[in-house]
Parts: sequence; structure tokens; C-alpha cells
Amino acid sequence: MSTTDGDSETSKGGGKNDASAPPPRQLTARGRDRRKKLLDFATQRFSENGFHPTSVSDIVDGIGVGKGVFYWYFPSKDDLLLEILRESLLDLRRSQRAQMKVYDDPLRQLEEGIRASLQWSASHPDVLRLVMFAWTEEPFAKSLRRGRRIMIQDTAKLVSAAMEDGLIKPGDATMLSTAIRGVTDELGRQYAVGDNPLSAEVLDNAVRFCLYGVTG
Amino acid sequence: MSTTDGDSETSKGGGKNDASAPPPRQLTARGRDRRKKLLDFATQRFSENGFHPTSVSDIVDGIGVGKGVFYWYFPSKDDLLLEILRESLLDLRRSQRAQMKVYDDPLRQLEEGIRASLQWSASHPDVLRLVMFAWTEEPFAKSLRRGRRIMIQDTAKLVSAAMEDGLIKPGDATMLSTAIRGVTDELGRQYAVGDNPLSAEVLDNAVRFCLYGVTG
DNA sequence: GAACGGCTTGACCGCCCGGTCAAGTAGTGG
DNA sequence: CCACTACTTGACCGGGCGGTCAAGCCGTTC
Repeated sequence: MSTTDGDSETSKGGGKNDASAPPPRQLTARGRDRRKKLLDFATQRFSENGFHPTSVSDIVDGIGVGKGVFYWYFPSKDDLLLEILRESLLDLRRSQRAQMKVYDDPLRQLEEGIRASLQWSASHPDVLRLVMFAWTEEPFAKSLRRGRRIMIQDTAKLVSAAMEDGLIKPGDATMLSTAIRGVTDELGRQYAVGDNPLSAEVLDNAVRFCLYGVTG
Repeated sequence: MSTTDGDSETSKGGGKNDASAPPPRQLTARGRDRRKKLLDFATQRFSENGFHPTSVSDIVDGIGVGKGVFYWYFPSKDDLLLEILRESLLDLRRSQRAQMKVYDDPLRQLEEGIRASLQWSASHPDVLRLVMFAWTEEPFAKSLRRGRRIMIQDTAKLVSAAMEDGLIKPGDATMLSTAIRGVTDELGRQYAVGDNPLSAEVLDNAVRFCLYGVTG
């Protein structure tokens, strides 16, 4: 496994932990459900209509609730998007972990991580489209940069392990991981914009490409 | 040359030509200047602040003119963006044509076209960032799809010519052109988001990659 | 059944946005 | 100097947006 278990994102950061953060709400089962509905519906609408053109009223009307509901679960519209981004990252990493944990060989884990990444992208085109938007506005881009750093670190740990095991010739693990991220990222974008489904063939080629690039 | 001269974009389309279009204004030299200033300033602000967060007032205040000026030159804020997209495409294609016209060999022209494309991208990161946004909202995306089609056709003409000359083995010219477009597009995006300048080395590799992919 | 806290409602608010327009000013051709 | 048109101004407008809040509902707990 690449990180400590659970959903921790950073074991240690710079100085303080999260700066602000009003006490996170205590939700009942019903509450968590509503929240999820909001998240999902918003993701869909944002991705098909654009973030700014979609108003908070559109969202609450869409699922047939009052406006106050929105602001019970999220402090602001921007925060909702940030939350979508955050949870998507969590979910993607969770998929990777689940798919990797079957193996011990770090190179094999690397492969499964790449596969999981591509598969996740293929099944979440709406999120990917939203991410494309998010790169174009600073507060969101900031969150994405952080996510990218985290994922590259995840990968780098694997690459380093493989180097220590002599499976990959020694080198700059971070650089290699960045390259892999570049490939999966771009492939992922294809699913966001294009209309081709994920064929096993494409998947295999992408994996081979990355692995070949890493092992030399 | 790949197309008839000048800035024509389509020699013939479907049924009618442009549907609407209020009589395009007759501008004096001073007018063309102002228009250009608006276009340039807006491009910059849109790309660094985001399209929606940048208001028309921001733009006119930024260059120190009244709001009416904006609406003298552009029918709406959306149209301004569409115009930026349109003119960028025109400019890119102009660069390509200029750089290609020195050669007769279609394969060499293809190479120069790719080079020109990459160079143009490297020197217009702000436009590329705007384009990233534009893909996320339908009316703008529509314009981008049209632009892509045009550029792929440009390339396909060259590829076909090269096939006829026996420089490339016969095949689906459009598909190959689409692949090339994929490469230049993604490379371009690096300049929009990343911070690395365009090295001659990267340029050469990209060109070699495309050409190699095409000639087999 | 009272009391409590999670949850919901929707009228309401202030702001600012895109867009308009009546009134000019500046350049230019006769 | 006039007339004409290209251009400029900025107060103004209607509307929709993100966000608030007093009030009420509902399920649990004791």
C-alpha cells in the first residue's frame, strides 16, 4: 500500500494544518444521503452546463428542495465544487488502493494503479470535464495542483520501492511519476471530451507505454 | 499552400452561409486599434482571472474607456470570446501557411506546419488557457470543434498529397491528421499550464514523433 | 409530551452583472 | 464652416445571482 490506510491525505504538512474550517456538521443517515444527492446532481449539471451558468437555484430546484438545504450542507457554491474535487480525488485513490492491494510486487502495483486510474477516468467523464474547468480558475486550480502533488507522491513511492528492489534502474522517481501522471491525465481527458469507450486494448497500450518508459 | 489564400475559412458549407450577423462595422484605423486593444486585454484578463469572474466593466476600466466602447465593437461578452477564439485560429493558420510556403515537398510542409503550431502555442499560453475554459461550455466548445475540423482538414490535405507522391504509404489521411492534432494539442496544453519554455529539443522530438507515426 | 437538534422552507436582500442609450466629441471630406 | 459619421461617455436599468434567516417540521430521547 502506498499510504497509511484510510483517507488521510497528508501525514504532515508545512506549519499549521487546515487554516480555517467551521466545525464540520454532524450528519444523520438521511443527511448524508441528501448531501450525496446534491454532490452528484451538481456534478452532472456543472459538467453539462458549466459551473457559472448553473445557479444554486438550478441545483436545488433540480432535486426539488428549498435553497436553505444547499447552505445547510455547503458553505458556498465554490466550496461545493472544491468538495466535488476533493471527494473525487479520494475516490480515485481509494479505487487504486483497492486494486493494488492484491499484489506485493511494486511494479505490479504500479501497473494496477495506472489501470485503476484509467478505469476511474473512463467511468467519471463528468468529473473530468469539471476538472478541465477547474484548471481555469485559480482557487480551484490550487486544489488541483495539490491533488496532483499527492498522486505523484503516491506513484513515486511505488517507483522508489521498485528501484530498491532492482526492478527499475535507479533514477529520479518523482520525474518518472510525473511522466506517468501526464499520460494517464491526458488519456483521461479523452474520455471527458471524446466519445470512445475504454477498450481493453487502449488500456493495455497505455499501461505498456508507461511501464516501458519507466523500466527502460 | 493548403487552402486558397487569404483568410477564407470555408469555401463552401452546408445550405446558407452565416445565418445571422448584423452588418459588420466599418472601422477606421483608430477603431481597429481600439478593437485590438480590447481583444488583447480581455484575452489576458480572461486567462488569468477566468471568463465569468471578469466583468465587462473590469475590461473597460482596465483600458480606461467607457462601457459603451465595448458594445460599439462587440455585440456581447460571449461574442468577444468567440471572436478571440476565431481570430486565434486565423492567426495560427496564418503562421502555418507562412512557415510552410517556403517548401514544396508535402512532407516537409507537414513538418513545418507542426512546428509552426507548437511555436504558436508556446507563444500564446494565455489563449490556450482560455481555450481550455472554452471546451467546458457548449457555445464555445461548438466553435472549437469547428476549428479543430478545419485544422484537421488542412493537415489531411498535406497527408493526402504526401500519399499521392508515395512519401507516405496509403491509408486514412483524416485519421492520421487527427492523431497529429492530438499530439500538438496536448503539447500545446503543456505551455498553457506548465512553466517550461519551448526547447528546440522538445520541438524536434514532437515533430519526429508525428512524422514517424505517419510514415511508419 | 416536552424538549432538543437535525433538517427544511422560501421570501427576502443587496449586489453587481450584462447590456442600453441619449447625449456628446473628434476627425474628415466637401 | 458645415455636415456627417465614427466613436465615446457614463448614468441607468432589469434581472438574476449567491447568500441569509426566522420560522417550522420531524424523529429521538427521556
